[in-house]
Amino acid sequence: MQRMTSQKRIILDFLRESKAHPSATDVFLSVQKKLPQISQATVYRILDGFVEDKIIQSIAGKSTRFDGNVKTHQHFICNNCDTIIDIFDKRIENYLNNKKASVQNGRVESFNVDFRGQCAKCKQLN
Amino acid sequence: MQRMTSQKRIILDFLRESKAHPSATDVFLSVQKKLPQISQATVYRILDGFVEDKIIQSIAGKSTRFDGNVKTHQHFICNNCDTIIDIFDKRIENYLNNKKASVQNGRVESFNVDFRGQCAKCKQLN
DNA sequence: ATCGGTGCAAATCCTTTGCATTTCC
DNA sequence: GGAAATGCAAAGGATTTGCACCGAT
Repeated sequence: MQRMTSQKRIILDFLRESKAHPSATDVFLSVQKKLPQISQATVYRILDGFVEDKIIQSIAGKSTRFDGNVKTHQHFICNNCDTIIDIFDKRIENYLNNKKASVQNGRVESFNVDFRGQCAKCKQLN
Repeated sequence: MQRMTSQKRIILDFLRESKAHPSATDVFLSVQKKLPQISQATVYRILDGFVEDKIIQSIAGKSTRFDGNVKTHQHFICNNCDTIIDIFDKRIENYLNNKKASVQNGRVESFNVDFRGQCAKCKQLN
């Protein structure tokens, strides 16, 4: 990721504004409105580059989701509708930061916490 | 998952004995030795069923991995070689169990913690 | 005997890659 | 101008699905 392009700028803006934790296809569909000729391949390449450069983060799951907020936080993922909601819990962060020290002689670089269940909306419907 | 079959029995035995956190293909290749005619589709269906019944758990990542141990524990995932190592930290478990109570009015059913970095082997090679 | 489970092959979804063309610095 | 990034189309890999047959209860 050495050169700035309109594609990158628009994708990054979109991710920073979104709280929906979009998938690659969500990003593609949204960016397509501003850049009709953009291709999925470009979106994937840009997203991968941003993740590698730690400008955004990816959330593993059935399909990968992306988050423009790289400050440490946690996620709640709805098992029913796949909505992802941010959780900010400093104590979890502080606690796990202290755990990073040693895992079987390896080097721990990051940690990830997510909760799963039913979101408020889906809970109501059941 | 109502009927017990040799396929299910063999897959479950394999997962309970393995500490490698195998992928669906790993399971397929291993089970194929005992049941040469088994198909990938069957493996996927059985694994999905086991996860749904909470007999095993799945670990999200580039490709899904499976774990025959459903007792709460954490994972360390090597960014370099994809090895997954179990971590048993009661304090993390206890701490997060208390967090489950309320997330934005939803219902939290489970949580997941994983650490990432370089495992001992890969750390040496760099 | 029933109907859930399996095998097979095709389909689908997500993601990556090769290559010619465009665009940033 | 030259390397890096993009678009397109094709390939790849993982997972799912339709359907006929098989086998556990």
